Amino acid sequence: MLDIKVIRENPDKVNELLKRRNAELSINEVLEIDKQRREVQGKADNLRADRKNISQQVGVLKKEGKDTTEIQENVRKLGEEIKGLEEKELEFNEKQKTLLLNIPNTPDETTPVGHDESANTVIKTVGEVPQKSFEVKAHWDIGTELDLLDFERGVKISESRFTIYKGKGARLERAIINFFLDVHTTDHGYTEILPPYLVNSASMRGTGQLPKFAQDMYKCEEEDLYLIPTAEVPVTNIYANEILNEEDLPKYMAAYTPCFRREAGSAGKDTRGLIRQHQFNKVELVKLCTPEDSPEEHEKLTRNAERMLELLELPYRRIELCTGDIGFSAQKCYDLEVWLPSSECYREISSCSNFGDYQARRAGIRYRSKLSGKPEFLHTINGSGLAVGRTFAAILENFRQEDGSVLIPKVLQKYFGAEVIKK
RNA sequence: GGAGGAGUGCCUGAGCGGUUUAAAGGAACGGUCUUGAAAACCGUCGUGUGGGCAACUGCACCGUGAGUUCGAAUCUCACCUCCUCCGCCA
Repeated sequence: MLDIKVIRENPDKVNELLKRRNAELSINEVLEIDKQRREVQGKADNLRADRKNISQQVGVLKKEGKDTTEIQENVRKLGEEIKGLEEKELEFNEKQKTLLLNIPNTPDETTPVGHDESANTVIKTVGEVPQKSFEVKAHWDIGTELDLLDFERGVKISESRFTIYKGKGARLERAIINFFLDVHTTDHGYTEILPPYLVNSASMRGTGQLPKFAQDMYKCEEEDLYLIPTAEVPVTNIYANEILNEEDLPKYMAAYTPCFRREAGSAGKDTRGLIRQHQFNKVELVKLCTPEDSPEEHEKLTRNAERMLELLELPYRRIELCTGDIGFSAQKCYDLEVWLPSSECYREISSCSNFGDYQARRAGIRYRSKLSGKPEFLHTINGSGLAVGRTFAAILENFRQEDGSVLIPKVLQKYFGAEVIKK
């Protein structure tokens, strides 16, 4: 959520930044509502002050044994007037809140300006793209041949975009999860979190999934609960509506969770394989930090994610998303993309975003600033470290040998318990 | 699921219809003292939202939402959460 005070004081600046995302966006409507809202509030405040003073007088007069029926009747009428204004006040408040909740974050000044993904910039490319002398296969074929994945029966017991991992496949998935968690908690200083996989609507609003993206999520019919689309939601909201001490920052948290996404609107896209599933595993990195530290913490978090690809010896590149392509709540975002030989392209395997105070304001996550002594909204940062299913796919494709076996990356061998997967 | 009890500021905790402007203590911050620190003493100290260049000031907020009343932290109702006991259960 953007700060209404910032919008009020720098409307042109905010409008200009939002237009970098999308020319349609404007804060003019919310400014109009804000003006009306403040007007009503002023009137209501004055009347409430009157009522308070007169009611206090009633108390005094009654003690003196005087008759107050006429005054009481007048105050009762005043109360009715106040009630009318308060209804208006509430209406404007909610209208303003709704508008604000639907306005995306303003992009960071350093985010490259562009209309769509074609304007994203490649920051760096790491690792050699393997040149194979033999036939390259897609991970769904490799996984099926080696009896690691069962796509058909996954569909049978659920529906399309659900897959069963079995035997060595299930073991490899688990090995990747454990490897990621171990490195982040041991080498990178993150605290491991195992959060709930169902969260309420307030949490979804806090990180920005609601109200705009309700159709992307699975919702429980009977309760106010949603399946998490990413661990970002429960983990970021852990400190919702709290005031932390500045000494407790930064907070580094790492969480493995399954993620559930309806993928509404991606019908026909990546229908084969593990790339786009309704349920997938991910290890997510989340940081809470002061505004001063957030650019540096964002870079460090992205480096933490990149290190996973480097340790796994997977070729990748880092791109910076342009203003037209960054997520709704983000102000700056890097994507890490891993090389997938079968499709001869880089595919997203991690998305590392700095949200500034946008999520913190929505979720009410503050810290007491040493400098001002006042509670201030902190900054939130998160990124995948990494998407497990896509890592699985990348390993199968990049490490497949001519005889059809798949080598296990060195760092995973002790987790997996073998050096190679053969038929 | 059933029966009781409880939710007050950063924390503990008083207040249970009317100068409450939410007591008191702790923590925190500033100061005095000290070679330095501790202790002691003095002072500052809730959040949100308006008005004002500012000093300052209005209003709201006592789990959430409705209601009663001239007036609600205080009374009523519903809901949420936590605690105790019972039942069920991996």
